[in-house]
Amino acid sequence: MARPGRPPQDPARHLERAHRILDAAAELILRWGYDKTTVEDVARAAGVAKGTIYLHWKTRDALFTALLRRDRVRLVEEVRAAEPATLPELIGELTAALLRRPLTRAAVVGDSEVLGKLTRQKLERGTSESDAAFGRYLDELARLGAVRADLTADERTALVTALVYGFLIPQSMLPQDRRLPDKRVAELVADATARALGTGAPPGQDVTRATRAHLDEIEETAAHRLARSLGQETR
Amino acid sequence: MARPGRPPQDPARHLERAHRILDAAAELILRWGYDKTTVEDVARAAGVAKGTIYLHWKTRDALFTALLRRDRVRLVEEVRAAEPATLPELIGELTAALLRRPLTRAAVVGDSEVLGKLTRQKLERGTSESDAAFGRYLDELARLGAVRADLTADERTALVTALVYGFLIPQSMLPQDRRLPDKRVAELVADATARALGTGAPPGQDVTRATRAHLDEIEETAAHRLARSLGQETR
DNA sequence: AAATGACCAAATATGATTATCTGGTCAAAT
DNA sequence: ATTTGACCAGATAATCATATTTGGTCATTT
Repeated sequence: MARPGRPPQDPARHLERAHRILDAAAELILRWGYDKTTVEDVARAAGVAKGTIYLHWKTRDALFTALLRRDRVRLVEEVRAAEPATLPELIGELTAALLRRPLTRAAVVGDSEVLGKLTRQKLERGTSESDAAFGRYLDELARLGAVRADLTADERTALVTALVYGFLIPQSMLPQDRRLPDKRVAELVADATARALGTGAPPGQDVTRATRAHLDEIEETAAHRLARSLGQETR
Repeated sequence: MARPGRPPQDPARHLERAHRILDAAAELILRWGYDKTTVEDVARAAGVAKGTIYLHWKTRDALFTALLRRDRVRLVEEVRAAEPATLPELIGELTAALLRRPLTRAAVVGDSEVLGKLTRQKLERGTSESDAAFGRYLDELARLGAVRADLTADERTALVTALVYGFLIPQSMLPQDRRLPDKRVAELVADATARALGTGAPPGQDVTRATRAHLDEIEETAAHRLARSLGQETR
C-alpha cells in the first residue's frame, strides 16, 4: 500500500503538508494529551510516514513548539481582527481569544492533562521577551496618559497579568457548571483592566496607534517564530 | 530515658501540648514538605511519643488539617487586628496576612513542594462554604452602595478571587528576585479591589459594621473548626 | 487515667529482570 | 529529489521479589 517517490517539490505543498501535520497533532494532543500522543500517531493521522515528520522538524518537541507557535499566531490574528483601540479592549480580546484556543489556553493555565510533562517548562520562558515588549507598550500608554503613571513598569505588568491569570486559572479549576460564560469572563477582565489601570481620560488617536503598533510587533514576532518553526530550524 | 505515667490530666496542659505538636509539625513540614514529614519526626520534635499524637488526632491527615486550621485562625486574627473597615482594606490585609503565612500561602498557591500529595485536595473543597459567606458579605456591600451593583454575586466573587489569586500565583512562579515586595503586592491588590469593585462612594459606618460582622463570622467559623480539630473529632 | 514505644500490617521504596514502546535514522524505493 | 517504513538504541513501562518505612494500635508502665 506504499507509494514512495517524489510528487513535485513544490514549496507550497511542503508548507501545506506541515500544516496538515500540525492539524493532526493538535487534534490528537487535545484528545489524548501530549504524553500519550506519539509521532507515529501524528503521522498516521496526517497521512504521511513518520520519517516525513522529521523532514519538517528535528524533534518531537520542535513539532509541538511549532504547534503552539501557530496557535499563538492565530490568536494574535484574531485579536488584531477585532481591532482593539485601547488597553482594556486589547486585554478583553486577548482573554476572549485565549478562551477560544484550547492549546494556548492549556499552556497558559498550565493544564497538565493536556501538556503532560511540558506543563511547567512552557510557562516560564518565552515570557521574558514578550513581556518586555508589553512593558514598553504600557509605558507608552502611561506617557500618553491612557494608563496610570503612578505605578512602576513592573507593577503595571503584574496588574494586567493578575487580571488575566486571575480569571483564567481559578475559573479553570471550577467545576464546569459553576464557571462564568467565556464571553462574560472576557468582558470582566476588560472592564477590570479599565478600572484598575485606566485614567478615565478619553483615549486619543495616539492610543489607538500605539495599540495597533504593539499588535504589529507581537504579530511580527509571533509570525517570525512560527516561520522559523516551519522552516526546519529547531530549538 | 522514658517516663511514662500520667502528669495531671489538666485540660489546659493537654491543649498546650496539642499546640506544641502543631508547632513541631509546622516547622518540619515547612522545612521538609508534607510527604517527607513522618509522625515519628513530629513526635520527636515535639518531645512526645508517637502514640501521644494519636491521643490528639485520629490520623496523620487530621493533624495536618488541624495545622492548617490553626494557621487560618491566626490569619483571620491578624486581619481582624488590622481593623479593616472597607472591602479593599479587608482584601489588602488578607493578602498581606496570606503572604506572611507560609502554610496557608502554600495551600492557596498550590505549592506541591510543601504540600506534597495534598496539593490538589486542599484547594478545591472548604471553599464552597466560606465562599458563600463571602458572597453574602459582598451582597450586603452592594446593597449599601459600597460595591458595584451591576455585577452578579458570582461575578463579584470571581473578580475578587481573580485579584488575590492573580497576584499570588504568578508572583510565586517568578524567580525570587523579580517578585514585587510582599507589602507592595498587598497594596496593589487592595487598590485594584477598590478600583475594580468600588463605587467611589465614601464608606459609611454601616460598611465598617458589615465588614466587622463578616470578619466575626469568618473567625467564628474558623475558630469552631479549629476547636473541632483540637478536640479529637476527626473526619 | 495518661503516656509510652515496641509492634504490626500496609504502604512505599529498591532493585533486578524483562517486555514494550517510541523518538529518531537511513538505506531503499521511485 | 522525495518519501517511505523497517530498524535500532534508549527510554519507559510492566513484573516480581525484597527491603524499608511508617501510619496507626495497644499491652504495659507509672
